[in-house]
Amino acid sequence: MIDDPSVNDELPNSSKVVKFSNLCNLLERISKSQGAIAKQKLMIRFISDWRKTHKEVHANDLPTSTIAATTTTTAATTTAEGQTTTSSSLSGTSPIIMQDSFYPILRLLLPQSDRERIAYGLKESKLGKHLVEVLSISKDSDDGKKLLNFRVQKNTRTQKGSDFAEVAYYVLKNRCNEDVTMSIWEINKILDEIAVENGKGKEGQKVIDHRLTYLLRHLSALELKWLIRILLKDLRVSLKENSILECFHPDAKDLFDHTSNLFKVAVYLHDPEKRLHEIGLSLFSPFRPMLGERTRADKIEQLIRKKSTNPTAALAEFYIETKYDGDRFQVHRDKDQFMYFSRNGHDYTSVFGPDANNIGTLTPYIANTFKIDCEKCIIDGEMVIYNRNEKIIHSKGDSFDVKSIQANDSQLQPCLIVFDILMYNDEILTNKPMNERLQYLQKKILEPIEGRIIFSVIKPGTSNQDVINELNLAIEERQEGIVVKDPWSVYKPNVRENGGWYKIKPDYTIGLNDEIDCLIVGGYFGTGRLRAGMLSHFLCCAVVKQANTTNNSEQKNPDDENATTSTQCKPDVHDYLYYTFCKIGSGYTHKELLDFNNRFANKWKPWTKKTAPSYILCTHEKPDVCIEPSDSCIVQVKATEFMASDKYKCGFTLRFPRLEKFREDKAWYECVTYQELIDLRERNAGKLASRFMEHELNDDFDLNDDGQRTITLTKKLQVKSRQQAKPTVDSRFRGIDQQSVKQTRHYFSSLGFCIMEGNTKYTKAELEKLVYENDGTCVQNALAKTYCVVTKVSCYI
DNA sequence: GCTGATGCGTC
DNA sequence: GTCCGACGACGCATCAGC
DNA sequence: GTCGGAC
Repeated sequence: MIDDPSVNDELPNSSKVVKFSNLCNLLERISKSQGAIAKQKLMIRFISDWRKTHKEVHANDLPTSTIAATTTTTAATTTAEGQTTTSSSLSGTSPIIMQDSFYPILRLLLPQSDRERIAYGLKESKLGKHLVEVLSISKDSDDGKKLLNFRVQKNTRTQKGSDFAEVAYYVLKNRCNEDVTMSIWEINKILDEIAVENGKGKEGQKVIDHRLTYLLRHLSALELKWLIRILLKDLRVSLKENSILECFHPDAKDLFDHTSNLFKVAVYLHDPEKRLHEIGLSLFSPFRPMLGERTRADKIEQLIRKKSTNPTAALAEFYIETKYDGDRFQVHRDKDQFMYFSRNGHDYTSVFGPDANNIGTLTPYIANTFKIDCEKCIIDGEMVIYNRNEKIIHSKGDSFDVKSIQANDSQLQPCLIVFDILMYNDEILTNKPMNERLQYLQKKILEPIEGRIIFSVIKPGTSNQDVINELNLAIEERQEGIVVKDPWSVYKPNVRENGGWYKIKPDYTIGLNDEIDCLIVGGYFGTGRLRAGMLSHFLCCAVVKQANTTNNSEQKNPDDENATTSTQCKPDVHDYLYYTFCKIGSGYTHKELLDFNNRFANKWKPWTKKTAPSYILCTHEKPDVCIEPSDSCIVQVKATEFMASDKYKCGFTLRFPRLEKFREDKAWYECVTYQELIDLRERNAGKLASRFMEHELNDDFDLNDDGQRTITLTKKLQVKSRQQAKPTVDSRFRGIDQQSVKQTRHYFSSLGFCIMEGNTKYTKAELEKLVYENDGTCVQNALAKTYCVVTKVSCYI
């Protein structure tokens, strides 16, 4: 839909001259070369050759005036309403380039970034079935199995890496005609047809079958390998968007970040010598949003001081906002016309509404709230779900999809939380500092409407202490975290590091989250260079004690040293049922994975309906292979929160799970119990951040009359107990109510501490001593009841 | 009409 | 420090088979 | 979203 110049078949076109095999040869060479520099050199050379070819193709062209008239209209951007807005920078562009640019090749090089061709509906599984069918391969033959189950098949001598395209290549090698090829132009045409027919029912599938068959007959095995990778939208050459765009033109990345439009990149930057003097956003063209850099609450002062462009720079000053848990959206508006783009530049205008008069779940309610002298604007924010009965904002963790709320839903509605403005009338604001942009937001553009469009609440801060307070407040309110922004930062599309925006979650600070010891009961075969041919990710469970078994329960007492050594009361596998709970696929090193695979090499059995152990209880999620629980090992898992799920027997699972530690020190039966998970989930209202961050240690230690250092508890943030959490709906699914953040004050007499690490001033042992001296207690692993976890803080100079 | 498989887009 | 690939969760859409 | 590996 975007800027598609309906290419005139009659005109000379370089993509008809350049063969697809040329491109495949390039990709083959790039994939075999090592290092980004070498890869990019090959790419640059290819592009340079292409530019020469382009010149030759158009050497004998007629004067451009004759075709200019027909091409200007196709250059316009068509919005969802059919209204057209011509981009200003297009005026000087040669019609020849409009008709014939690097675009046809560029979109094959960056299949993930091509927004013109919508989804093919083809991935490994469907492609495998197509290949087996078209080539008349038996499903039970070696080749058939490889194609239909490419992950599970072990590596053969000839076959490195187990990615689908590579497997397909070896199957196709002896079955393809090698004397044929197609042009880039033809390939694109067929890919267009496949994309268009996807989702059009049986007739569409027939057309897709037909096109795939055609490709199989007219391409070599090598070309098919690359075609498959293009269809899968993953070239696997270790060059992605930025690296490839960089090869095309020095301004390409910047232009793409501002427009998300490969066609514009190819056309405007055709001439490698010509620089774009100013690259800005344009209305109704999605830009890549600015992102937050991960950091910890106790590092903010240091970061702001070091990196801020604040001209006065004396003090660290910054903004603190809630990190809303929704979907990032940018809204482009020209008077009564609206467009909505997601983080990756997908157009959801049809969902939220193009204007006030059409069906839409947001625009009709906000169209009239914009102030009269604001004609055009682009705003950036988080789209969340507002529940108008409960007057709360739902978290994404509550498992709703804001993009699919119905216009007539009785209580749920989308609400945009606006936190930035990038265009005001004809003024582009990206180069203005955050504090100036906020002025536009707050004064000039719109009146907020509760539950429809509101402003993110911004609190000023100057110290780590302020940030820690806000993080603790966020933990208390069961929010995802906070965002800190440098008031002097300018808006940089697609920038995460060093941009001046910081995201802070409890997970990033060691010890604030409860972690879970679960038991591995299943494994899955991995993919890719490092993980193919081995078990790379795992199915984990919680246990349920069976009442009618003989073993006593002593073994679950962690204080009982004898429990693990006593052979007499060792539990039996059948003492428990094993409830599947979550899958884990990251958090360990490659070496740890190899060790794990070696250690348990002989223990795995294929998971089939018939052979699956009756005591491992699954629902929808089933592993490739399974292991006897008593042969398996405990893993300590970290995550942000619980989520309801019907994939696992537990009925809930973890959001953002990762392995923290292989617990070699724990016996299999020390696995978390299902009941413990239920209790934890209840107690923490669904979250895993259950403790608060300690304040600045330097400030909190004083000397008392005896010359002893004491902890000044009065300076600490006081904690609201779990039971006093605001009653709302079901506490587990409670959303957040930004407007009513309250802080109650209670004093605790006896507090539990967990000292994770020391800092420059005090060692871990010294800190623990201090706690004991002051009537506190210490634990080495933070429990839910632990009052506070101390980590390394105040480490700036 | 329901269910499972498969794909796509979000986090 | 930056880029890349391999993984986690969901809801929803589509389609095949019962 | 998270994470580890390669450069």
